[in-house]
Amino acid sequence: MATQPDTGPSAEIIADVFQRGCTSRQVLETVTGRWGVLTVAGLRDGAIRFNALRRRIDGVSEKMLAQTLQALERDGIVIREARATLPPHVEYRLSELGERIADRLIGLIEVLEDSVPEVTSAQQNYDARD
Amino acid sequence: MATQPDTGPSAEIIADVFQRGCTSRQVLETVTGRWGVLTVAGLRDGAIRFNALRRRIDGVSEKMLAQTLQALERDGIVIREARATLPPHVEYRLSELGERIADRLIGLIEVLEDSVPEVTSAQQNYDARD
DNA sequence: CATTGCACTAACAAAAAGTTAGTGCCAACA
DNA sequence: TGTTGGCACTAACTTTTTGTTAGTGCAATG
Repeated sequence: MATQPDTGPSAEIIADVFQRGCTSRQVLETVTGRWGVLTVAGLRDGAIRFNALRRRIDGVSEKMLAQTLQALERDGIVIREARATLPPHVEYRLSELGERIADRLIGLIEVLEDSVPEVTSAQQNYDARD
Repeated sequence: MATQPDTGPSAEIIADVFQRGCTSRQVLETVTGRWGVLTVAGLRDGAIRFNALRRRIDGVSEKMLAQTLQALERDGIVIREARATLPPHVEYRLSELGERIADRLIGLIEVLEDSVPEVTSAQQNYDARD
C-alpha cells in the first residue's frame, strides 16, 4: 500500500501501514485497537452519548470506552461535543474521515457476521485435529 | 448487524458483533487483534513462507506472528501447508473466507493511508489544545 | 569452527486491559 | 429525610496480553 511519488511537481506522500514508524500504522492501531472497531461502528448511525454507546457495545468498560474515544478524537476520527452542564452532557459523532473508515469497517463486520457457520466448522475441525 | 430470522423454512442465524458471546465477535477479535490485520493483508498477494511474511511486517516477532497465524488458521481464514523437511518448510495462504476478509481490510488500509495528512493535522490540533 | 536460515516454543519481563472506587450535581423514589 | 440512579469520566490496583530472550536440530556457508 505504499504509494509511489509522482514525477510531477506535487509528489504524493508515501504511506505504508507495514512500516512501523508510519502515521498510517499508528492510526491503524487506534482504529483496530481493543475496542476501536466496535466504537467506530457504534457511531455509524449518528451522534450518541457516552453511556448509550457503552450500552450498545456489550463488554466494554467506561474506562476503555473513554480511552478509545479519546484516541479516536485525537486522530480526527471522532468529534466530541460537551455542554457545560452538571450532570455532564457529552455527545460523540464521526468526522468525515470517521465516516469513510466506518464504511470500510461495516463491510468487514458484514463479512464476519455472514461467515459464522464456516468459522464454527473450521474451529471444530482444528480443535479435533490437535 | 444483527440479521432477523426469516419467517420462511430456512431461518438465518442471528450474528451480531456487538454481542460479547457471538462467534462473530470472537472472529472480529482475531482479525483485528494485535497483528491480525497486517497478517491477513500480508497474505493478500498469495502463499508466503513464515519468515518472508515476518520480514514484510515491520515490528512483529516470530512469537506473535506464529500465534496470530495459529488463531487465523483455527478460524478458517488462513491455510497452513507444511512439508516434512528439516529445516522446516511451511507456507501460509488465505482461504476463500480469508480472501473476502482481506478485500475489506485492504479497503480500510487504503482509507487510512490516504488520510495521513488529515490525521497528522488533527493530532497537532488536539495536542496543542490540551 | 561460527554463523545463518528454517519455523516455531518456553520462560520471564513489560505493557495493556480490566476491575473497583471515586467525583459532584440533580431528579426520582421509598 | 436517605437512597438510588443518571451523567462522563479518572485513580489505584489486579489480571491478561504482548514483547524479549533463549532454545530446538538440520544443512549450507565463510
